[in-house]
Amino acid sequence: MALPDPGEQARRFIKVREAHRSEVQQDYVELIADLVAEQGEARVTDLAERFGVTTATVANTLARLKRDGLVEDRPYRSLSLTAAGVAMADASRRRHDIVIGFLLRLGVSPAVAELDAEGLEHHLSAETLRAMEAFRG
Amino acid sequence: MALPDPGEQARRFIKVREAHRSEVQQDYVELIADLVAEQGEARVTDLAERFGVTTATVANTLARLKRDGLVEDRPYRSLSLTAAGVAMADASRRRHDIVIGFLLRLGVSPAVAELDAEGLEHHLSAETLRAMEAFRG
DNA sequence: AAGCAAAGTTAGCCTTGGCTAAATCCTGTC
DNA sequence: GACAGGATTTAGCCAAGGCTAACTTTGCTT
Ligand SMILES: [Mn+2]
Ligand SMILES: [Mn+2]
Ligand SMILES: [Mn+2]
Ligand SMILES: [Mn+2]
Repeated sequence: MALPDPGEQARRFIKVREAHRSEVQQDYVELIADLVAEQGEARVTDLAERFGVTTATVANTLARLKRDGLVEDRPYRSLSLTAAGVAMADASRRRHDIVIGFLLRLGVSPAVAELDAEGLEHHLSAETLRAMEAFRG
Repeated sequence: MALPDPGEQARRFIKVREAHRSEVQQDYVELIADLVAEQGEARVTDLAERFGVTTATVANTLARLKRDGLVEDRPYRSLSLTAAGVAMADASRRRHDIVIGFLLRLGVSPAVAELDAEGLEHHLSAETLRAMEAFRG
């Protein structure tokens, strides 16, 4: 149970903090894309309800997504993604589905698979994601 | 590809946010316990080096751990855990080891297993953890 | 025993991502 | 075409978790 090299260990924690910085954006664009696909539009109230936060919080977060070029800036209009936002949404959705499928094949119940995937998905290297895809019950 | 029930979806995101609130504390007590076990003491500089942050950040975080009764409050002295801190460290270490073992059996390389486990471990339900323990290559 | 370097703390700042309350915009109904 | 109510934004607050710079304490070395 020897301790890891300090620099190596630091790189791991730095990676986790980096993942946390991008995960809100990933979940937002993914949900906006899903809502547009399923309902034709994505409204601030939908996001607030589905994230479990207030509409004020959604507005704050959307300001950052607009600042970062992921969401179109059209005040009071239905939300839509930029090309960069669509690309991020597609990648997030694909990764999300890989994780869900893997957990189900591992024998986890659907409800728990959906629950854990929402956090898990942001902390997977490409290598681990490939291993999850390759895994068959 | 139907959208989940709004309340259900909100509960998932709320769970992720809850996990994020406790994960820094879990990683701190785990590392303090590891350092004490391996080196006889845990110093602020060790934590800063291994987390990849400044000693000022460590001092801030430790103030919260002391406030929450996980770390002994003895300014300028080597760090030690309270009973609650030791309990949290043991649980965190055990869970961390389960995740590492699982990723290795899944075929992930040791370096990537260690990397991904550091973030992953905070987003696993008891059921998923059991499935990971039960999984054999 | 003094002094200096390292360790630790404190002060003050920032961003993210929460909140409530208040203002503003939009829309359907009459 | 007014206007009420719903949707959205804005203002102002907070805690967590980062940072740098300055200060204090400790402990080693001579
Ligand atoms: Mn997610
Ligand atoms: Mn997702
Ligand atoms: Mn961790
Ligand atoms: Mn996380």
